[in-house]
Amino acid sequence: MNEASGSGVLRLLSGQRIVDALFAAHPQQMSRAGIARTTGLSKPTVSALMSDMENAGLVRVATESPKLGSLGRPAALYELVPTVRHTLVADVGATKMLIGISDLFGNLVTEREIETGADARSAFTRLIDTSTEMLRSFDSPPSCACIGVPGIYRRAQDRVEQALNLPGFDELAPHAFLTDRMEGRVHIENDVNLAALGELTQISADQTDRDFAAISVGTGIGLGMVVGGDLYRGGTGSAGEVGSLLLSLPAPNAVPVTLEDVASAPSIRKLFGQAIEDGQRSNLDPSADVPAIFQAAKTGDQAAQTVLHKTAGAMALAVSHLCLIADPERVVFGGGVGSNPVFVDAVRQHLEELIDSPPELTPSTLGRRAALVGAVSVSLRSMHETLVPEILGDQRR
Amino acid sequence: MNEASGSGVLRLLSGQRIVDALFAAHPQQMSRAGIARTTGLSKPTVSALMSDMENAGLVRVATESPKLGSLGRPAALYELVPTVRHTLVADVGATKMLIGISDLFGNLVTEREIETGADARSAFTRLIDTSTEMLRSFDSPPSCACIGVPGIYRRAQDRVEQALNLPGFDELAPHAFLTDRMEGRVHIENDVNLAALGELTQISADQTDRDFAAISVGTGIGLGMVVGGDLYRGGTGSAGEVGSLLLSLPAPNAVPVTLEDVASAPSIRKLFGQAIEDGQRSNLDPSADVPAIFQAAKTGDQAAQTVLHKTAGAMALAVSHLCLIADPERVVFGGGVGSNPVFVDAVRQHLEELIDSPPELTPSTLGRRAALVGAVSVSLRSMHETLVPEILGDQRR
DNA sequence: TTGTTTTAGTAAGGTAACGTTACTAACAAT
DNA sequence: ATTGTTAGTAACGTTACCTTACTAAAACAA
Repeated sequence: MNEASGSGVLRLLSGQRIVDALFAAHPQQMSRAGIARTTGLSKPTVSALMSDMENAGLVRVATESPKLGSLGRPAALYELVPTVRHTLVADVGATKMLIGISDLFGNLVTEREIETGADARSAFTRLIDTSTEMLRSFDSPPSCACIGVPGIYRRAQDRVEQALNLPGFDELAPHAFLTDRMEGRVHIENDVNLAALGELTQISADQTDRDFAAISVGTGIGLGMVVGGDLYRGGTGSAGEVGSLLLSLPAPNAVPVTLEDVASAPSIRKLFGQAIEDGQRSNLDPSADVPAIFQAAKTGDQAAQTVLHKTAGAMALAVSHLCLIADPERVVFGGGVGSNPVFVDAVRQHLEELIDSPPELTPSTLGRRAALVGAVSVSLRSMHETLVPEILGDQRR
Repeated sequence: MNEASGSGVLRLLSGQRIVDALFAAHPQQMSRAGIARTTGLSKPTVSALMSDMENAGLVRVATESPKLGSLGRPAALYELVPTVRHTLVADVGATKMLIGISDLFGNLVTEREIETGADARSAFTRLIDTSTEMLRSFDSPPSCACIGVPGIYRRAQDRVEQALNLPGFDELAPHAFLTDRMEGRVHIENDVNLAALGELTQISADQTDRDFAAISVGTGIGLGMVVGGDLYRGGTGSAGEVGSLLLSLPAPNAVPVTLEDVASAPSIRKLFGQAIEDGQRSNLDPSADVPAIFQAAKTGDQAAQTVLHKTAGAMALAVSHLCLIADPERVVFGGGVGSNPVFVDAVRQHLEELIDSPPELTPSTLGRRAALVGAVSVSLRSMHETLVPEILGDQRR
């Protein structure tokens, strides 16, 4: 009845150490003797476990000719088989949706972009349809899935809130919807949170920056935080709703001014139109788009400079709050507005006047794929947790 | 050469499970059969480990008469021995210093309050002197120590910064200083952080509120955050420096107004004096202290109400930022100003106008001892990590 | 060519720590 | 006194580890 502790635990621990070592060494291969050295396990133990893992298909002998030139018997070099597991990842945006399939190492072996559709339900239906088609060439179901959604995800209620750009989330329980229609564990996560995780893996593969924030500035403004290498979601899952940040205490009966009212893409264009109406000089059309406005600001356009000053100032104030409260080591700006270096430079300039020793501010390098990369990161972690028990546990039945 | 994995690990894991069960059951005692049931270990395993632990002095048979009235053979009830380990805790304040010694369960068996002294070095010297005296009645050195300091502690440099109320920290490496003069691991931590942890253990002994903030408002303003049950320190250790939070974007060449300029105890008194100078009605002396001002505000004093409105409004703005960024489930206010219910009520009122679904705001119940209680919590965790290996590891030599 | 050195891997044996089974111990209820 | 129930122990077998001692396969030197 028991068999809890003694029988398999130690074996799983040892197996995990071997797999960890192999992941750490990747893409280098390792001999069993080498694994024994780095893990501290004995050679016979390693050999026994490796043989089981090889039978289970998790590892294989590298076909490459064992590297010559070194002394002693040449080693049989082992490597993890990238295709033993795969995961489904997706980023559901307001108009487009990115879907990908990742292998054991997080490489996206397939990727597709489709229209989101009119509402949340149609988006998730299309997601299932397209992904099942994409998964047809694999002979096993995905180990897990991670889906980014454009709103706050409340785990407890399984609902997405404040997805202003994509209607229909009120009547959809995304986790239940997907779990009913596919195999494997399902993770739902806010897209900005995933983008933060994506940028983190981009910046430091070994994740040395462990306290880290990513601000996405586009139609709306969102903030994702990584704390100690893990996503931070807050008490109710709504951490990072930085778009609603008040720029100052509103006067009684006055309409409060939020960050989004000054620094989102639509607000920037509106401010630019107003600046020209107010008589400021400009060579641009009053309905110019944000990249054009920022470019003009760089080359001395008065109206554009006024707008950039206002926008970047407000964002710098918000970042100063973020720094004093959460003290991230680095802030990455993403989204249509945020990834613009002109914008980031302006924010940095303002921030330096507001606080001492500001963190590094950098524009995103991943662009639209940041959330997808973050989703891969979540999937990979989820996979790592179950991989060894699945491989070695089945061995014992 | 190896002996890493196989020999002791499983034994330690099992021992840890037993000890965890005993801690969870405390103050109830447990029979070996009961431990076997809750841990999933077999009865012989539990018996063997318990016998070792009893020899090591960690557990003992409760002297109480085994509870009668139940069926079957009466159990020998075991309990943890509270005195096997003890820890030193202290909260170094600007003028006073609290020192305590805690047992295995976090009960403070001794507690003393002494003067801090002129500077940091004298404070730490007194801390060592007094604590060694207090520890004389114990026959073993403390397992670890946790010391709260009134400033930002930078782990990497082993320095305390911004301890404005206690000079002399520039030339003191507190961790090295203490490690040189006492046995056991030493933890240095910001006092507001510890207060947050203290309030958390107060509110929920089982720590169900895992995302949690404590704001201390007194001479200065500080913020401590607990994320997922753990202290959050930020990238460089300076998270929570909320006193420097700007209330609005400063105009060019204007002096920026920070939260501390409006909501700290000295600022409140200054604002009150100014309000009277400006001709506002008041029954109070212009140099009244903060409790008097708040009390007067409650009973309709005009000048006092103006000040409270301004102070609480600024604090509410800061809390709104905190909520949008970090989304804590609860915020506890401590310190001379913060623990005043009049203040907390006023902040809550303002906050409800600023954001939807604000978190619970409550005044601190621990008062000045919050940081000490938090220090106990840190010590206990540190002790838990090493307890079982120490007890069972020695057995094998 | 032949031995020596070096490293990889395997076989055999011993040990730690677990669980299972089967027992005894001690009490309450009948 | 007998029966039932629960606590605890003894004996045994199993798992999975490490250690030691071996063989395998190559480079290198004589």
